[in-house]
Amino acid sequence: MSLEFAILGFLNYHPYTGYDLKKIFDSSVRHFWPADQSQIYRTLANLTERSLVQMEKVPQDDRPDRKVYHITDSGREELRKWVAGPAPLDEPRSAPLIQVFFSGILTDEEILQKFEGYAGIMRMILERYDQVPSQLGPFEKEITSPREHFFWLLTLENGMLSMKASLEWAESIIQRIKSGQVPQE
Amino acid sequence: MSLEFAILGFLNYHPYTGYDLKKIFDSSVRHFWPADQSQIYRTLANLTERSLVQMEKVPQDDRPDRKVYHITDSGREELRKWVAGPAPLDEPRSAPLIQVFFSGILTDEEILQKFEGYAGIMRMILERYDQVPSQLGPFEKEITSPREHFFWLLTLENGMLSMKASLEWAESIIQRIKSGQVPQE
DNA sequence: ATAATATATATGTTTTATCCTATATATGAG
DNA sequence: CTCATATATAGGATAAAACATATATATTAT
Repeated sequence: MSLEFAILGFLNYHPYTGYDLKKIFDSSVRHFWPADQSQIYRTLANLTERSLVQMEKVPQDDRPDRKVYHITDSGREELRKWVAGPAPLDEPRSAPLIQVFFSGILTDEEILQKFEGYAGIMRMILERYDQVPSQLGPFEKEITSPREHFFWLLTLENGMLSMKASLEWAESIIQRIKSGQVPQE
Repeated sequence: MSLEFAILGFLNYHPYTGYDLKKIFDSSVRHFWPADQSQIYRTLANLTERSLVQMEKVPQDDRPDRKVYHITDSGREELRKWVAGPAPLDEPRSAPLIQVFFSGILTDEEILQKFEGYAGIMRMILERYDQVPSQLGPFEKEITSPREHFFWLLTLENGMLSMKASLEWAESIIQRIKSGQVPQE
């Protein structure tokens, strides 16, 4: 599981609660690893069982007690081993590409609209990428040293470049449809 | 579920067995939607229950009876609705990017090796993309009309272009590491 | 006043996907 | 003669992820 290593990675920066982690995930790695709240809490419980993190209860009067999780030495070791280890292989899943694959059953007009839809979504995502580094989320406020920040930017860069490539792809297809280069049957 | 629409899409070309479908998946959409054998059989059972496909038993003497699945009218309708419908949003998950995100804990030398590893894998994948259209798999032998073939090529193109973008990204990072542009702490 | 949002955790259920194994037989390679 | 590969289906076990809901309180906005 990669989620558990992502959690260990963040706890290696600083101790956090599950609630903190959810916000941090959303403002930093969401673009390549979305995480569900319930999944984070369950993974924290699991990491605690395996002594890779330790829970510290911080009582509060007004709200539920905070459970602050600290990474342990063995947790740090596991994290290091995983990050330094071989690249986990990606099994990519893209539902939009399934639509593309079977869109031969649509009319060329429908296909054109479809790709214009894709291109629109991609342009929106690209715009959001441009804004990200300027809007300081919880992630930037709390944890990043220049070195950590640098690697975060690398992941943003990767997302942006891949998205740009896909947008150009969609645009070239729009051109091909308009100039009648799609085989009919 | 996108898998069920992919199956409907193939059965819309031609009736197939679960076994056929597994081979077809592996030789056509694997690069953006890998499918497990057991999952295909279970999904076929589920589609049958919902009357989107119909099973035809073809007895064989020597081997287990073939169960050939045919798409029904309502199955065709569902497929059309889904393919014509709005783009399903992609929630991308990339374990390698988690490694990148946290690789600040490694030495620059280790990071360099890591990215050279990534680049190597990507170059391999790109080479495979180049070979695909020439090696006729079960997919090309059995089902594609020029129109269907065209959309298949589009998905390959997308994979190739995204991979190329990521490779260039990795190579630019290698250069940055070599020229000491990675912040130290 | 009331509703929404933020803080904080937890669990039950379902879906999706992976892994492994079992059943049967035929063919071809070493 | 054995072992791998191909044909064909199926199900148990587990892991991963998504979806929904519950508890409790404080603050802010309408």
